[in-house]
Amino acid sequence: MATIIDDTAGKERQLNFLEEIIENHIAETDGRIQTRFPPEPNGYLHIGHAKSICLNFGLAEKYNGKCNLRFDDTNPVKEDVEYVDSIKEDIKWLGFQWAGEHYASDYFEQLYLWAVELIKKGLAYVDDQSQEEIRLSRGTVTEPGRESPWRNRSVEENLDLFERMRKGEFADGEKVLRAKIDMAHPNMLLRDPIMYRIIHSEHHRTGDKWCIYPMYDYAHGQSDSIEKITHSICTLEFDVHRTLYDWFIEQLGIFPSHQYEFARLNLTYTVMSKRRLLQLVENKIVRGWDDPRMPTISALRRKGYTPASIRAFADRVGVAKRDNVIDLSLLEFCVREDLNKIAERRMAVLDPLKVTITNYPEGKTEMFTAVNNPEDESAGTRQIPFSREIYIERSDFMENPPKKYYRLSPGSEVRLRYSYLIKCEEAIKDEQGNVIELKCTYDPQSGGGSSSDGRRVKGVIHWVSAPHAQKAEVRLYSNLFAKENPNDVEEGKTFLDYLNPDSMKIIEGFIEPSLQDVAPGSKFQFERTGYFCADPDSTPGHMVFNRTVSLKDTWAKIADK
RNA sequence: UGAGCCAUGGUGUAAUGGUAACACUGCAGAUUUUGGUUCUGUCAUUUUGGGUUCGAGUCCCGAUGGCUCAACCA
Repeated sequence: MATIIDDTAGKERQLNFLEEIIENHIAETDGRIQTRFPPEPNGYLHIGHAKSICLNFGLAEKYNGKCNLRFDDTNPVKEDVEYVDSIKEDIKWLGFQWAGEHYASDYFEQLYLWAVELIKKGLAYVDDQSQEEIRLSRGTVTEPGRESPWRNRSVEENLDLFERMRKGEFADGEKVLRAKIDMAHPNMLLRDPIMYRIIHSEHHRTGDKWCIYPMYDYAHGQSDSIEKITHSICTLEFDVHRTLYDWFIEQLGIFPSHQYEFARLNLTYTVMSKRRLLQLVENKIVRGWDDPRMPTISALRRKGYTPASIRAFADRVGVAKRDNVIDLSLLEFCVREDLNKIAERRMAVLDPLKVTITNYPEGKTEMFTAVNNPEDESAGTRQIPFSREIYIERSDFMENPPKKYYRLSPGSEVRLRYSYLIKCEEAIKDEQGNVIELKCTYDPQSGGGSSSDGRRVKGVIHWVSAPHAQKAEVRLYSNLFAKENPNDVEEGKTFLDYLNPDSMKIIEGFIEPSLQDVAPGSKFQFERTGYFCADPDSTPGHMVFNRTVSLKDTWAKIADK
């Protein structure tokens, strides 16, 4: 029977396949567990990386092991410290701390020495063929490749040439170092894979010390081995690399790290490939890597997602080996679940309609007490001002309401949240027939609590006092793509053809006074509307809020029918 | 079409030869000064054909379907 364990939610759960592998490993060895998260510093981390981070750090944590952060920086032309910094920031924000901070570039000398060793064993050779020639002679998935004319150079010559490659005697592309394996191998990766190529380019950490750089396949496994990684966890597409990974380690006789693969995360209405995300940024389709419509960690942070919500999401999607596309609604569920518990409630009117309460004294202001968070008594209460003129949501009034509409309509009565019962007496229209203002009366006996005669109304709406309201910019986001799977591109189209033209709507709304000048990153529930997060674009006196996610809206569904 | 990986409700994940379950979504209802939250109920699942077995989602064989691999990217 499988072991039952506790997950972060404290609920019982069966082991996933990686946990089973690890528990078997623990049973058969000294039980030391060491994982690593190995990003290439060539872009920003996204929600898919978050899954990998939660797995690697989470597994280490659970089994009293350690998890390293290792930058796979073997290609100087693509990498930059800017990315190193953002990656570190994102991991810390998610709440994880790495045991060691390493760089593949730290191992360049050792990797070089090992390459010399392989040359001496007759397992590597310098190839003078051009990139084109090498490509052509590799064969195809159904035909074997051809051996290079340089494949059988002497060990001495290979040693000499490789040393001169390092010294910079050759131009980019002139020579490569290849492993001598099998040009007819059914796995293309083993047809004499390239170990080193010449790149005369400044590296963000080693500067111009090196002009030969190891390829991923030659660097990754050995880096794992150097760090004594016990479980090298990566995504499915590296499955075919595992044989090579093992080959180098075995030929070198070094610490045997092992690679295990899981299915990467895909989300509906989302693209996740670095190439496509870069295109969105470069074509200015979004405002940057942290545009809240992006799936990057920095974008989710800016949009108002919490680390806890992302970790809960990673927990819930599970881990397995089959391709998957997760419903975006699960991510949204996770953030609502967390924010519902922690976000204080406020009132904000996003699409204002003015209401004048005709029997309320002009110039009078009174304060009502509002609960900050009904889910958390310790959040306390606050005072909100009420006056003769208020704003309500345009969608909270209908002249000819359908059945089951229990908001405001001519003659109907609703409660203003935390305040009075009001009754709609008249709708004022402009020349085009648009309702521009409502004249209402209030029941003076109904303030805050229930009405004097005990009557109850079904409708409760939010509002802000007009003279006290502050204007704020509110950015309403929806899916960046209109197609459920924008990665599934039809003939003659590109993924950009599936963009949702209304993915961002910027509006001016009115916020209650307590929302003025809150710190960027502050999270609130605007009652009956959604969760919102103050954006760093806010300036004194001019708040900007991002909608993290809307509240579930059962009425919208009914009204749609 | 060579090699490898994978196949369970709409979407994910579990069931480790013995009653196919959990979450999200959908739907219905109760509670509610948020049409939120919470609670209750409910629809819906083993790709296919053989075989082994008292018994198969699970093991074996064959189909079918999906994904990955022919960068001097990672």
